[in-house]
Amino acid sequence: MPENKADSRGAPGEGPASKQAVYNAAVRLFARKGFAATGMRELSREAGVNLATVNYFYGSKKGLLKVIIEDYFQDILAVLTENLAGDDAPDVKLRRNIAAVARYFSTHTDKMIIALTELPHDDPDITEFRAERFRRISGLLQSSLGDTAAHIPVSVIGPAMVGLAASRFLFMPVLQKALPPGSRALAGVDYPEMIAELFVNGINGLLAAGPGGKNGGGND
Amino acid sequence: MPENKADSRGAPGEGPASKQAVYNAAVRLFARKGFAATGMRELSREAGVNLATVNYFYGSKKGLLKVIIEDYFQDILAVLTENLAGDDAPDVKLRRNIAAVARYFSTHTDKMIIALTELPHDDPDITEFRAERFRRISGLLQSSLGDTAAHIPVSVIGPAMVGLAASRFLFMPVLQKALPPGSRALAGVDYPEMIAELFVNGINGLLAAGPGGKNGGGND
DNA sequence: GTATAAAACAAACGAACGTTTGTATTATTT
DNA sequence: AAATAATACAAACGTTCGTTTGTTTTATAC
Repeated sequence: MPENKADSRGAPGEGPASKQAVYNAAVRLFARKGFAATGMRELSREAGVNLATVNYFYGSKKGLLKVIIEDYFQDILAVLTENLAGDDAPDVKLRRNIAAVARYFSTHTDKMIIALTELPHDDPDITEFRAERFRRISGLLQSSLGDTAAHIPVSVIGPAMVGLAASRFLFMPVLQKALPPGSRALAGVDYPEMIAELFVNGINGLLAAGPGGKNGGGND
Repeated sequence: MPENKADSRGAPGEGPASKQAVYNAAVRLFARKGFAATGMRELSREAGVNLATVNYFYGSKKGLLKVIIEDYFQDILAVLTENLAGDDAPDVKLRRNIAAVARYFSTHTDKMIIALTELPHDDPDITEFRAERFRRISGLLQSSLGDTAAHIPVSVIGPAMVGLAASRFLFMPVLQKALPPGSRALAGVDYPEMIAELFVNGINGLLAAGPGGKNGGGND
């Protein structure tokens, strides 16, 4: 009769194979069907483990979701930390950063979808550390983009960046169904570079138009 | 013993008060808690009607979701149709349009959140007409933005636009919790105008950089 | 080799789920 | 006034939910 293991993290590369299988199956299913619509039995079946194994490793279904979202934020924070460092000009860093975020989304689409589509999930546990992470991210942007962030709030830049980078992957199922197969629109486009260029051009345009305009500046 | 009323639309302003109450409660709850996490009993309680009333008017829980999403797409299509019409230059129309979309999101946030966060919801019924609507929207963009759309696929512009316009409202709960209350970042910013400017500047920058670049043009 | 802990499992728990049935009540029509 | 349709409701349907319990198997430590 083992004690509760709910506190152990379950990120990939840690713990026994079963634990990772549960994690991987959860990421896949939560992204495709949503957290609430995914049952524990389906999840354990997909992972090839016994039903009780899920709660044995993650304490509860909600605990599993929490681990995934925490994992996502840790990834994103690492991406931002890496790409916002250095002495380059703010717009260079911004371009590099948003491209990196978009690339991360393209390789970890499921995790991103979970973190994004479960945003309304206003469970106290999750809401709390999500806000905390957001504050750290904001601070990082604030200090790295001093010039830009002085005129456009990072609370605008941040979500805008994420929304822009994520939308294509969020819409992918719809796109694939709506467009004729083999459409040129879905291939041959370096999306990360494209939206990075778009975003930086857009921000620069805003700054040029009026740093003291009706949408006046303000660090949060 | 009445027949099934599942086919009747339930958009606001139609049918008896109870039906609208169900619709309104559903929009509110589905947006805040998600479709799958919202129970029929909670929904009927919130709407102030009997449990069986929901299925009486909408056939099933899924039917209710379908009506809401259909309603959303109809709204969006109306916004696009209105703002993409006329003989103005493509970038003028684009600016006007994205601002209008963002304004719609700010006044109908719940409907937008449902349509966006239930995107993975790959039920055949819903997936089908969602793809159909997306095709109509693509066609509208294609024919209205000839110049621009010739170099940047509308299948990129569309989702990017929506993602950019929606993100702020999607992140709003997190923002409100993460930022100190009374922060200037959440007020005094004309978000629709801001992102419209950003987006058009970004697109123009992309067009100027290289209409025949490595991200070569292509109508879908 | 025996003791201890970790991992995996089958079975069952009460609760909540979406839906259906049958019956009242209220409106509309003839 | 009688007949028909629309609306509203209580009660129950069978199913699935997330979780817990107790036991068995496998690994680690002494």
